Amino acid sequence: MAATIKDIASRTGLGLATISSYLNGGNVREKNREKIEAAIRDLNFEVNEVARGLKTNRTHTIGVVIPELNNIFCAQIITDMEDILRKRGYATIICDCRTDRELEREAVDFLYRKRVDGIINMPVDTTGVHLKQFASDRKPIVVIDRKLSEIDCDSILVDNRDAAKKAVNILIKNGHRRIGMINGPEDIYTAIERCLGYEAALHEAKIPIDPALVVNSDYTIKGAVAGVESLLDEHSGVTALFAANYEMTVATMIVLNERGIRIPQEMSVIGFDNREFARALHPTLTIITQPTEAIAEQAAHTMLERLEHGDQAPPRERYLLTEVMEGKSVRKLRNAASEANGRDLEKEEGKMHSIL
Amino acid sequence: MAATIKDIASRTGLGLATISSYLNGGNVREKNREKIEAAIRDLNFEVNEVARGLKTNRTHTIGVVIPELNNIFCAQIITDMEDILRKRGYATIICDCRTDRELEREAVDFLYRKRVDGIINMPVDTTGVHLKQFASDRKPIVVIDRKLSEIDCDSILVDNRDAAKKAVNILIKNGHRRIGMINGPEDIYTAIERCLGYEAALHEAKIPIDPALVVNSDYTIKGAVAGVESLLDEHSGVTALFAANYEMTVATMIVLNERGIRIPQEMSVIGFDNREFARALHPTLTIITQPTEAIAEQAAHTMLERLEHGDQAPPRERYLLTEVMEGKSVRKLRNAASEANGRDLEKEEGKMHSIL
DNA sequence: AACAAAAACCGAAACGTTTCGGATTGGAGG
DNA sequence: CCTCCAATCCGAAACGTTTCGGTTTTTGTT
Repeated sequence: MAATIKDIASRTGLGLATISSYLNGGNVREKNREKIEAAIRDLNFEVNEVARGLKTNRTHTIGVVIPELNNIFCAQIITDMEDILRKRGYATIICDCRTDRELEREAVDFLYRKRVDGIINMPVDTTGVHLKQFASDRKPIVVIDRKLSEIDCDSILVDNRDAAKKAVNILIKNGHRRIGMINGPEDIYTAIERCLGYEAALHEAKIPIDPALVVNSDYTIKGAVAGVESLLDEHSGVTALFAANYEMTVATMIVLNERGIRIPQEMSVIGFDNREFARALHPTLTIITQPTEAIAEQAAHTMLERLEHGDQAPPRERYLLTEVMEGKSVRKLRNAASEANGRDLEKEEGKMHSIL
Repeated sequence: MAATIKDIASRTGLGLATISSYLNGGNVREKNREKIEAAIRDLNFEVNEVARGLKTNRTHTIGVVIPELNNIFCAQIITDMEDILRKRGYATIICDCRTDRELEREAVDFLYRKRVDGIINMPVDTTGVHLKQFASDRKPIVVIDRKLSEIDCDSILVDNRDAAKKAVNILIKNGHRRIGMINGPEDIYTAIERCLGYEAALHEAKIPIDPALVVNSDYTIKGAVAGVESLLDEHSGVTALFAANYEMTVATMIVLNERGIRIPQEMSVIGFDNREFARALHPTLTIITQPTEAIAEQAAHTMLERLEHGDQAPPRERYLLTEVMEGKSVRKLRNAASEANGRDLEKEEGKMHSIL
């Protein structure tokens, strides 16, 4: 049905190899180039990438395995990555593994069978066993957001320790001492780092660390709702909360909202990611934002580099920085020593509400 | 390197065709079946889908073209669709066309060259020209969310007219008469339908329609911010706003927030999609939600049906229904005739704030 | 004009499957 | 034990490319 290279060859009177060479950027006599181009136009020929893939062992396809497409951080990264890859002729196959190790393994196997040229993974598993087979084919792997202990590959990371430290420092500077943290699972790289940042900030401010103030949830709204609730129930002295990803930030707001706890009068809050969400809240939320565009760009380009220039350099780790976007969700406490419940000062700060 | 069917053949002493037949579910003598399975295990053979694809003209790959992956409605649908498709052995190639007709056309061409077996498209273009070539290969196309005028294919739609009507009816029932609508682009199917629903509700309530109260924005946060601002600037009598997708709902909240307009005392609001966002706001938002899971499920299954059972039935249109999720963002006006600015009644409703 | 070197061209084989039509086998019925 | 039919098996050809090694043509030099 569709025209093949043979049709082009016979129509132009040239050989198969010549056409192939032309298609792959080889040199062809001017006169022949014209003939070929005419034939291609006439028959509207398009090279069959599948056949080409069979010969070359390249599918021009990249597999992307992520925990949740439904997670705005992931979605944003993928959007930009896909854009870059497609412009360079690579298709992006998405696999959402629902934050499940087993599904993640299956997804990678699936991509292996599909013979993708490379895999970009924001891993759920912390070791990387699921990537072993793929790696043994010497096909490139780029890991984003989290580190893998047993796989040696490029990784694009965020300085999460610094991110958490910045957030907690803001709270400390405003006089908060009992700061709750809604964190991700204890065994996930980003959560560990963020916790370290939290602790470092407190430590530097000489504030004793109370491990009970850090709840480990699961980076989802549902899970974090339970986490926030238990934290509030068990530690009434908390004057500020720091939620360490977007979904948990939403969860924090939901719980405070449902309990009628006023921000910032009764509770100060710092969230994570999603500028628009922060702006849409009343009062606007102070958040830490991650450089999703840069992550996407770095991930896509290191993948392309490995793929197209057969880059053999040893794997690199790149760290990117977060930013603070200030809102009005942090209340300045009178003095650093005050651990009083915000309700005490309610009246004088109450006007903020109507002014806004 | 990797084992091929030939290796299996020679190792078992069977013929190529027999192995192939076994792999494709054909009958094989018990004794041979065991031999083959042993060989496959030993060599850990995996069929080369690329080679198979060359012969069969099927890639077991579905292309998905959407306006914005970064749009929660899209992301949610894709998550579920990808899940279903992958379970059936189909890979999903995502193409985000950034709500740009030209990029959409390029994306479809790209997928055509990649020889995907089918395309699922939430189209930007309203005619469907971009799909003509693909359609002429008699490969299945499923359109979601929007209708195409010149392509005859399955479509999974939402009853948008009903959705808007339900929203506006709630406002009317609460005594609102001057209701602003933040709508999508005038030439997009969903926006047209939602506008019709808006008008129908007003019409049935015998409320005169003021076309100036409907602003056509572009379904993005940024665009809608401008839209909401102009609406507020030019029509101070508006007592309620209805935002017709999630991004524009966020935009509405941002503007009201920045202007210090209180909800629902000074402005009632009904939004769209994203239950969690609605719950996280204070007060909680009343929204219309679309059945993203059902859309995904229907889209994936009709695609699979066409693909695997060579379904020749004429294209079907399916309509799904939306739901209302009630929040506290709609204020009950004293009487239906009152078009007074909410500020008048501020004091008596003010307490809601502190009670909550 | 002759020659060498460089550039362009070429067909056949190969990539790993499926499929076609025919050959072989096993087992039931006589 | 023979016959026959269905079930199973088989090799070769084909899918549309790329690549290898060798041949032809062009170009530049003298």
